[in-house]
Amino acid sequence: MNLNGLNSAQRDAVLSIDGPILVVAGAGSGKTRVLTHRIAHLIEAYDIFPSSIMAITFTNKAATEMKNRIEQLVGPVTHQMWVGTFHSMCVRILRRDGHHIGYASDFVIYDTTDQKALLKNCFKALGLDEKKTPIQSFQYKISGCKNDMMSADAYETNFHKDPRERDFIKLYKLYQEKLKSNQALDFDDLLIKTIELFKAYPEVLAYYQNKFRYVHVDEYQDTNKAQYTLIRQLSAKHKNLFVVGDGDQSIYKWRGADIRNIQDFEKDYQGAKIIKLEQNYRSSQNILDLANSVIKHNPGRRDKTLWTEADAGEKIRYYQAYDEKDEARFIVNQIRKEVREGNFDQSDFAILYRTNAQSRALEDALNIEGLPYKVVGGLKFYERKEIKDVLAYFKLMVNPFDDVSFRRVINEPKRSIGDKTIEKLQDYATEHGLSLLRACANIDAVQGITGKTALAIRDFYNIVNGLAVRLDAATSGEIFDALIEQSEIIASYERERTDEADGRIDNIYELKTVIEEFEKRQDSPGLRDFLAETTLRSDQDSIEEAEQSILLMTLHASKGLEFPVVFLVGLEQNLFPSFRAMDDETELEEERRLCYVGITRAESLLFITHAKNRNHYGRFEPRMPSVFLSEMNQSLLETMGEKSLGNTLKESPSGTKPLKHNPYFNPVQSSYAAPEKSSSSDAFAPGDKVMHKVFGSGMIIAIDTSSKVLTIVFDAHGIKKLDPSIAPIKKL
DNA sequence: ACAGTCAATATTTTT
DNA sequence: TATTGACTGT
Ligand SMILES: Nc1ncnc2c1ncn2[C@@H]1O[C@H](COP(=O)(O)OP(=O)(O)OP(=O)(O)O)[C@@H](O)[C@H]1O
Repeated sequence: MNLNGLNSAQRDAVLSIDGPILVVAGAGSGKTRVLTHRIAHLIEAYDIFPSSIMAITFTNKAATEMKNRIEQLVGPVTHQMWVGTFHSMCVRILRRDGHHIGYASDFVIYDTTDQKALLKNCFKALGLDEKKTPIQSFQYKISGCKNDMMSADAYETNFHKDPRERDFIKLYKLYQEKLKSNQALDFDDLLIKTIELFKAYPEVLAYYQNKFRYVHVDEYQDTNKAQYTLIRQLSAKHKNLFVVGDGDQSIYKWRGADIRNIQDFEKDYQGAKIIKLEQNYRSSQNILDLANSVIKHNPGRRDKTLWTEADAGEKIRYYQAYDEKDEARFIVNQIRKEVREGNFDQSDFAILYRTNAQSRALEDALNIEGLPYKVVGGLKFYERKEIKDVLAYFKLMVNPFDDVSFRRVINEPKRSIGDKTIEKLQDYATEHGLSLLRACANIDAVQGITGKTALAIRDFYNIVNGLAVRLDAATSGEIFDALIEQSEIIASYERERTDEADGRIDNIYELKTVIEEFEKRQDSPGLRDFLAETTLRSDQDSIEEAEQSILLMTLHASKGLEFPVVFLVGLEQNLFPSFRAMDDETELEEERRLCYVGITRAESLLFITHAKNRNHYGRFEPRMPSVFLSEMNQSLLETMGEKSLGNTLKESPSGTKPLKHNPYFNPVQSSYAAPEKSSSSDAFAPGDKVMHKVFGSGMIIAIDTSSKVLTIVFDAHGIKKLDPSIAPIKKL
């Protein structure tokens, strides 16, 4: 294999074969490329069977891409290889071996919506009050427990003395019981149950340990405790573990990711080889410098070198918009300008934001100009109501124990079956140890359900059961058609005669196409696998390679991707960083890493924008510029829009200073909420509006505690750092 | 049982 | 803003 496409550090990594190996390096240094080459090299130079290689990626899209790249290097070898996300690997393992721990191979996966529905049933069964304790808080808590590998029993052992935990313990336990009896697993359970399986059945673990001589993990910095454990289990025998990552890009702490996994790799794995990559192949020097000027404000990180052969490149273009509409309009204009001048293609642009809600204004502006765009993420196709309904029918056919799906569709479309009827059915089912669907078979024996209602239930049962029987013989398309016809799902939407209903009908037909394509694509077609795949789809998976559109996505969704031109938008306090992170240092650090990730997605051109006002819940609110702006090296920024004076500013203060010395972060001192409060005193505070003799009006966004230098965003002259004892500034 | 209306109420990020 | 829950009348 040709290793010429690699620099010497990369080659060193690729040529490292045995033992634990960690590649740590900054963004765009070719970590993923190294991983890919290493696998190709194992096969070509060492004749390792593809079937003994496992590679874990962060998204399914990354998995597909990796397979393609490997095949480009060494031919069609990936068929027997296990390349996928943690979740899809676990599904595969549990389908095969889950029966040991009581899961048949037809188990279903619950997404967050299903999870919530199940929790709601548990709430009712336990008589808990949704108003006192929102379901969602328990949902997060259960997920948090699982990420930290705290089972319901373990939680009880630890906290049973605390009366405040009693409800939660009961709920957690019941929830797990119901998952089991429904033959369902939630996202976190896929990992947890696999670990449990391996613990309880060493011979099963041994099978996988022997099979996978070489284990690889991309984006290792965002693994959680469960994932860490799984990897440890799998690699324990051969100890050939190859992981790559970048601590500065860890952005999923809120989902249980533990940055220590990558930090402690050397300690955890005896004799680990650590390889650092320092050359960046993605971005211009200016972009790298800007990224570095931000991330260096995170304390306690090891400084990484990152250099590029590329030129300094264009300056970072900074624009302060009046509101989110103006921000969107600016972006659209810039895109049109760059395309018109022939600098870039429409597909070269990505707009990255902190929250999904921000896509709205951007979409409006793009629509006005008729520019093609694609929103990645947000409400997913498979999360739409009508799609989930159809899928719930399928789940129920595949797995008759799935009470959550049953409840979802028993009255969808309307069959005059309400809460009361379901309650009676549930009572009967519980009493006889049956699932709801099975209980329907004995509907005559159920107390209190008669006449029309009993008939409707029988009809429903016959539809689902009749189709379930045909599952093996018929194609998915045939099942689909039969379901649509018998259940009258589409017919009932047609009767509504609204645009919304028409849209839903289109989506359902679209789903049919997707299912049929899936069936063609797979060697072992099956609705079961289709259902799992749709549930485990990641946002990025919907990005097509040949996409001719401007891409819009959250910063999280942009992880691992790269674009010639990036717009990083909405750099405002309480938005980015998010308001929930404002009073917590570690959360703020994670936001800063997110900012670092966003900046480093850009190859040659980077725009940074924020708005002075923004509609939020329909309220027009004044916004304050993000603290991250004040952390950026101002000399790299070029202010767009109004005429700009030469930039004669000092370097940004170094990041070695702890954050708490920045008064902005002390909510007590922050006058953002009440800017007038401090107006009587002479002291400047963040949020104060000021007037400068030359630069005009602006707002203070940060104050350096030791030097008293102010960072001010001027309305017409960009961001400046000025010493108030020298500069002609007065408060307004 | 259900459709319609009104009010409250929430928004980070996602496999 | 847009969704969701509670309530009301049929
Ligand atoms: N030796 C090399 N020669 C030419 N191009 C390279 C080389 N190494 C990496 N690249 C290119 O640099 C870009 C970034 O590589 P890659 O995505 O593997 O980096 P990464 O470290 O995984 O980035 P991130 O941490 O941001 O996910 C890719 O376009 C890749 O093709």
